[in-house]
Amino acid sequence: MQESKVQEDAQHYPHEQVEKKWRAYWQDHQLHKPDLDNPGDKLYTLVMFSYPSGDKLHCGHWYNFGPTDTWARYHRLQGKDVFEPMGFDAFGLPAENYAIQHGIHPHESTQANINYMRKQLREIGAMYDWRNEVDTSDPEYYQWTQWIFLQLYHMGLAYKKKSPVNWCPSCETVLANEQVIDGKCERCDTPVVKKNLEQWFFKITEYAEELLEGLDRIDWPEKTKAMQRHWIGKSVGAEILFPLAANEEQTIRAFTTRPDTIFGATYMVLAPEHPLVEDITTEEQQDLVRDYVEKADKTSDIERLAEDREKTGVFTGAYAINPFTEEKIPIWIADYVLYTYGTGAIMAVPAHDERDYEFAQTYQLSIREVISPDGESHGTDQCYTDYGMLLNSGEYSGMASQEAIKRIAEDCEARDIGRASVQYRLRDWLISRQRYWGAPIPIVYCDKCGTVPVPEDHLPVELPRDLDLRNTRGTGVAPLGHSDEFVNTSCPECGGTARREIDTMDTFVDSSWYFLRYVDAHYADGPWNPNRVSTWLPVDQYVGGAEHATMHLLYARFVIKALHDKGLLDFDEPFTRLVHQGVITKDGAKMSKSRGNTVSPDEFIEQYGSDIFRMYLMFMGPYEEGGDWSDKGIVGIDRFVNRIWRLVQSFSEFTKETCEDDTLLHIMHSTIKQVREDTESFKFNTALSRIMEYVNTLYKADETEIARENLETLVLLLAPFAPHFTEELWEMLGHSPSIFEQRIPEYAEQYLQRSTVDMVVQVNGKVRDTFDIAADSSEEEIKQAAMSLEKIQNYIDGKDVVKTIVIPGRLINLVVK
RNA sequence: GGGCGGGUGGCGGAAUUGGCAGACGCGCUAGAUUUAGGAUCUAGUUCCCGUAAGGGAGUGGGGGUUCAAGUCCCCCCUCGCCCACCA
Repeated sequence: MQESKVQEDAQHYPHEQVEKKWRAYWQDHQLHKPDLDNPGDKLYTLVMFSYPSGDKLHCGHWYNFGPTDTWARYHRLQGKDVFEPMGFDAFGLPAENYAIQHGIHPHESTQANINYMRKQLREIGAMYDWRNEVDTSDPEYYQWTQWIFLQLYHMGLAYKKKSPVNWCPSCETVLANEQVIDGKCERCDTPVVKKNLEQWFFKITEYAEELLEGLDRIDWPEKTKAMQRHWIGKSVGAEILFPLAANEEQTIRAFTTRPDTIFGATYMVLAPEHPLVEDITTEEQQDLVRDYVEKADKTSDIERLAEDREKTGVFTGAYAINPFTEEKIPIWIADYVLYTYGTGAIMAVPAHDERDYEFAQTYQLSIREVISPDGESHGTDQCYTDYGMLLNSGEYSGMASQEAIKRIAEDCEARDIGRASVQYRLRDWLISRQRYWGAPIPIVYCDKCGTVPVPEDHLPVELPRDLDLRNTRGTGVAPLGHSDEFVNTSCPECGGTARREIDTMDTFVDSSWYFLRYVDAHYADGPWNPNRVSTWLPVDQYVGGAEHATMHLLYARFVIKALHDKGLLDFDEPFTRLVHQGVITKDGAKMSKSRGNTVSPDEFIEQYGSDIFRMYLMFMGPYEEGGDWSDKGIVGIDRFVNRIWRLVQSFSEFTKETCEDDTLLHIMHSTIKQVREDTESFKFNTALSRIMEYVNTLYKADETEIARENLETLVLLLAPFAPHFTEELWEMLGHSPSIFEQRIPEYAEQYLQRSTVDMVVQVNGKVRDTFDIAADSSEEEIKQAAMSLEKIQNYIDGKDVVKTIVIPGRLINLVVK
């Protein structure tokens, strides 16, 4: 048994020993460490850094990191100075929750996890530059996260305000809009409730327009750009003032994208939270209105979001004046109007808005048609929401919608009853978190001086270490509030007693600038090394999950734009090119512990090695779509690798240095071309299949024709995919390491052309035969050759060839009658 | 409800953008090798009829444009993701 195992191993590629050998070599020779101060042709390749959870690296990590390293290595083989850093997004709730459960300090558990993950990350065999590892929970790092907060504060982009915010009762913290999914906490799925709290925000809304505009300048997936555009949600329209009938001095501001429908505004609706509600409600309606407001307040987002929910509302008893028709129109309140969007009040045009139509029907409000396709009346049995021609609209009747929109907005402005206006769906970024494991917000409250920013030279505001987090839960006070040592401080301005802000920052603040830190992760004189940042940034290629489309990827763009406006950066888009890796599923479902369908990479790496594991991930399917994991599929890659292993072993001596066989040359050069194109564009699956075809060709070729050149080309093309394996093969071929000091082969146009081509003959569009012909044959020669084929004769005999289509080098189609 | 993607053999997936559908891999079948198994090599493998030669059908369904459609156009079914009362 043991003996046969040894024999077997002699045939089989010894992955374990080879991978160990080359990882040690790379490390000893400092191989993948670019000169960061004076790079040649630089390439900054970045993957989204990972959260150091207690788990091992999972398939998702591998799928993000392995193929990206392949892409980076491919560019290394083109002579680029590739910078590929790695670090840890180490702050966050899971570490804190784990700490509470197990009584371990989050710092301890996080460091333990980082140590473990770092070891695993080395097994990938990627070109990570560990000199510049980043740990966002290290004061060395987070002092600069706090510094960035201060920059935004001084720019007026960080402010505190009291407003209804999303509160997760289970996590005991507020959440940003982006972190609420279907009314539930993104992390724990607990329904989110509204709380009126004073919180810190970043004024991302001030950058709405720039964030939209910048999308046109970056090479990102269209889908992601569309998501960001939609999230920002720009609407162009007008704000129109509606005077109250009871007191014409007082007005209600309504935003509309359809000022052309103003003559059809037969009632108004305020959001229940609207401050005017209390003022205008008449005595008779007061009880009804109060009940409704109270009920709306209690209604959770989930209920409000419920599908086909009937529209409800109540009449306030008050009336407004439509400034164009001069009619008195009733003012209602209803929760289908959102206080957080636009002005929190709408002019309702039931004839031309589905929601208003539904509401008007329920409450018997009048519906007036003011737009139709042709300007003729078609009645109000249906709601017509398209643009068209105005009717029943006074002097504007007969005008086209687009024209009327402009004119009415202008006229509003002239009459001082409104103006053209743009609204965005985007809300300011709520960055306060009532949790411990994050960067403290560097603010101090002084009775005399008020809100005072911590001076830059007092940073970092360090987290207190001696806090037992278990005693802070459920107290209604954020954890840092339980540390007197932390809270009590002196005012940086007057020196008097003061209290520190006890909230910490959203971890998305940490990750909104880490890629600046990477180029000199231990730089002491500032958040980043300015020379290196201007050399290396922006990131040339960013790779990460699509789930960050409207979170991390939006926040990072905002922070960079703000820092750019402050004159601190000479670029304003952080990621020039972006690719999302797909999701690896198991049995069609997303892998998760709760489903019990996770695949542990470790098991497969032990059996096959990391090269084979990463290659299988790449071979499974298109990188941006992911694929379904199959335990069996990986053996195909294992066989492929061993076929190459035996091939190279059997050619210790070559009869030829360079290839002389025409067919082999042609195949080799077209393989080079296709593999290069596919690897460059993240089509790893087809790149690998091209290499497999090439290997199959070599197996079938006359072995005296196989030259050293053929095998070296194979090994070089494969190198980005299987770095350890190909280093070994390169050495077996008599070269000194490292293969990554080599250049990827170039293809020569002359070998892509062939002297004869295979042509298909179709008769009436159906394939009937094929034949070989000289590549430079004329159409007439091709036609003659095709028609003289015996099989073709049978089809055209006695018939007229009415048309002939020749696609040179591909096919000829004979149309017969 | 809106926006964006998809639907191709037993399976994962390929198809110079309109030009031989099913590359490559898994699985399966047969043969070689082997004491046997495994491994390896060779051949085959969309489906239907046929021993074969050959013929027919075929990319979710239906219609269309074209010499030629997986690819373009129209209608429908279906799955996935994102946003969901955004005025």
